[in-house]
Parts: sequence; structure tokens; C-alpha cells
Amino acid sequence: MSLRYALLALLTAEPLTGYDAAKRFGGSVGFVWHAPDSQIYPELRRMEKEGLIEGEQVRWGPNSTKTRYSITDDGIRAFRDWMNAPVDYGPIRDAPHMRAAYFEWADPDRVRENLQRHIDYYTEQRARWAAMRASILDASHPTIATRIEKYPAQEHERIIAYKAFAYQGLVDRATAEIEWARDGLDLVDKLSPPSP
Amino acid sequence: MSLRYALLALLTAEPLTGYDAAKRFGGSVGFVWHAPDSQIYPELRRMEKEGLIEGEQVRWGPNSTKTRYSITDDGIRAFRDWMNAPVDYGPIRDAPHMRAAYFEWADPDRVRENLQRHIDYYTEQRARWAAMRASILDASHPTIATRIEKYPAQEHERIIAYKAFAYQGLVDRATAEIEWARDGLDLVDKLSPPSP
DNA sequence: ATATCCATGTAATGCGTTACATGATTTG
DNA sequence: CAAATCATGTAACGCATTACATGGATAT
Repeated sequence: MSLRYALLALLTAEPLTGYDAAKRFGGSVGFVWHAPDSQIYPELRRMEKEGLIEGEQVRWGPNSTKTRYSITDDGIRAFRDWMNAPVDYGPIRDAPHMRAAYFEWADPDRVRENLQRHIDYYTEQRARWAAMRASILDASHPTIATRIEKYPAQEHERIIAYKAFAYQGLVDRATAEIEWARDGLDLVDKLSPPSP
Repeated sequence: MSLRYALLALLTAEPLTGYDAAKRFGGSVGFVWHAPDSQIYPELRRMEKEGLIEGEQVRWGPNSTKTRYSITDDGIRAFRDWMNAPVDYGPIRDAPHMRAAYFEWADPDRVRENLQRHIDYYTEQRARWAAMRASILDASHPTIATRIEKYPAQEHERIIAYKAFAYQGLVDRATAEIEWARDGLDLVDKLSPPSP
């Protein structure tokens, strides 16, 4: 159900086509909430039917049109309500940690590989999140630039500070994951010394 | 698909009825992988059909029986293979952080509430994970006790160390989340000073 | 006997994934 | 004019969630 609110969040910055929205899910929002294209188009149509957004046909080339969606007042209200409601913490499903608990069943070299992959994965994610945070702070991120143009100056600080804060949390988490996996590599070496 | 492997992992310690397994998902495994009862029974039947586990009818009271499942050699092989395969990191879907990025849309007091809930949630989880870790290390956890009885002494260190390591990671993550939310509370106070 | 476990499900629905599918427009 | 981008989907499947449903066994 959060895809809907992720879309509303995007549309508070500017009107978008389905394609635009799908692109955003490849970067920016996509770093905290993933959604495939095939989910986005139908969801936008559903949201329009419910009056949260409004689609207008705009010309695209000489023989074609595209649908550009804008958020409605109802949509803004729905987004605000959701933002004010308590988050619900979904059930825990953590494959890497579950697997780690049973590492004695894997070959030590495969364990090393998995831990290294964990380090690589979170190193890459951390770089993305850190880059995103930096581009928010200096407003070089295009969506942020559009957004701060649209809202009054006294809001700018909040808009930027909260986004930087969110991404900071993700960076910190990635750091913790990397440290954990490094400890894991040490542990494997202790329990199953590598052949020299 | 990991529910299957969580079940196999449980069954490497001892045979279980569906009910027993479901209980385990309330504690221990449930702290890293959640599954509702209604998913467990059908999955066990499917696994039996595929030969990963074997069900036997055992008496339960004078007029009734229950099904106790044991892991088969095929099941052990499937579990080992899965443990040796690389983890796949699912798509990111992080409601708390996504929401935090748009906190300027919520009332400051609701933001405070949400952050406090985040702190409370992870404080509770951390306590669970830490308790689990402690009961693994001193083998006071019943499933661990059963497990180390079943496997040769030279395996005991690995069995315990990897499980403690897994839960340590979860404890660390919880700590990071709590710190992040505390920073968030400070940030709200800075951006929207509380009325005195 | 009554409450609490223990035991085992079904059904409807929703969310998400993967794969498939197509065509117009702009850019180099 | 070819390649990349923009645009918009459908279909099948699977996993997960919620709600509903039932009944025997054991302990107090």
C-alpha cells in the first residue's frame, strides 16, 4: 500500500507521466522504495479513479499523446493523513541474518563469499545513499531543485533537512552491516582457518 | 521461498509437528523470519510431496493422531545447497525511512510520535535479540540444547558461534536505528521548537 | 467442567515479480 | 536511418496476509 504514498510523495514536487514516475523509482525514491514499472501504471490508474490524482492528455510528438498526472487536493489530504498516521512495522524477514545463523551448514569458502557479497552490496548501497544525501544537501538533485522552487522559502530547510536525515539513517545502517560482515569474516577464519 | 528453508533449518534440530513449527516462528526463528500458521501447514505438505521431509502419524490422545515431520536426506541436501548459494538481496522497501524523507508533510508532534515509536519498537526488538543471543551462548535455549545434543562435539562451537553472530548483527542494527531516531527527535526540536 | 493448549486447516484478497509485448519519438 | 529513449501496458504466477473455522486433549 505504500507504493501509492510513494507516488503521491513524488507528485507533491511536480506532475509526472507514468514513465517519469517509473524513472524516479530507478533512483531517488527507488533507494528507499522499489517498484517495477508494471506496478506503477495500474496503480496510477487506480489512484485516478479514486480521485487522488488527475490525468491530463498532453501532446507528445505529432501523432501521439501521453498522460500527465497531477496530485489533487484529495491526494494531498490523503498523503498528509498517511504521514500523520503511525508506521506499521511489517513482519521481519531477513534472509542474510537467518542464513548466518546456520553457517555451520555451508562450506567455509561459501560463507566467506556470502559475507564478501554482503560487504560489496552494502558498500555499493552506501555509496548511492551517501551520493543522494550530498545532492540533496546542495540541491543539485533535479527533483529537489524543482521541489524547493515550488514551496516557500521557510519550508526549504525542513524539506532538505528531513531528506538528508532519512538518507543518513540508511548510510549508518549500511555501515553497521559492513562491520558485521567483517566480523563474520574474522569469525570464519577463527572457526575454519583458511589453508595457507 | 525462504520459508521452506527456515522450516528445513528447524527440522535439522529435531522432528516437529506443524504446530511445533508454528510455535518456533513465534520465537527463535520468528525473530529473523516471520510466517503465519496458515502458511506453515500447506508448505509442510508441499515439502512432503517433494520429498524434502517425511510425515509420520503419531498417536495423540486416545482417539487422535498428529503428523510429525522429519527432514529427509534430500531435504538435508536441499538445505545445504541453499546455504551454499549466494543470497539474493531483495528490492528495498523501507517505510520508516521513506516516510522520514517527507516529514515536512506531517505535524511535528506526529513526527515526534513516530520517531518515539521507532525507538520503542527497536528497543523491544533489541531486547528480544539480545536475550536470544544470551540463551544461545549458554545453551539455555531449548532448541539449541536439543541441537547440540544431536551433533558431534566438534561442531558445537560453530553451531553456537554463528547463531550468536547472527543475532549480534540484529542487535547492532537495532542500536543504529535507535540512535538514528534519537537524532531525528533532536532535529524536529531544532526545526520546530516545542511550545514551552 | 471449563479453560487453555494443541492441532490443523480453508478462502478471499492483495501485493509484488517475472516475463512478455508493442510502438512512437527524439537524438546523433 | 539507426539507436536510444519515451510511453504504456498485459498475463501468469507465487508468496503473504487476514479472516474465518473447527475440534480433540490436557490441566486445574
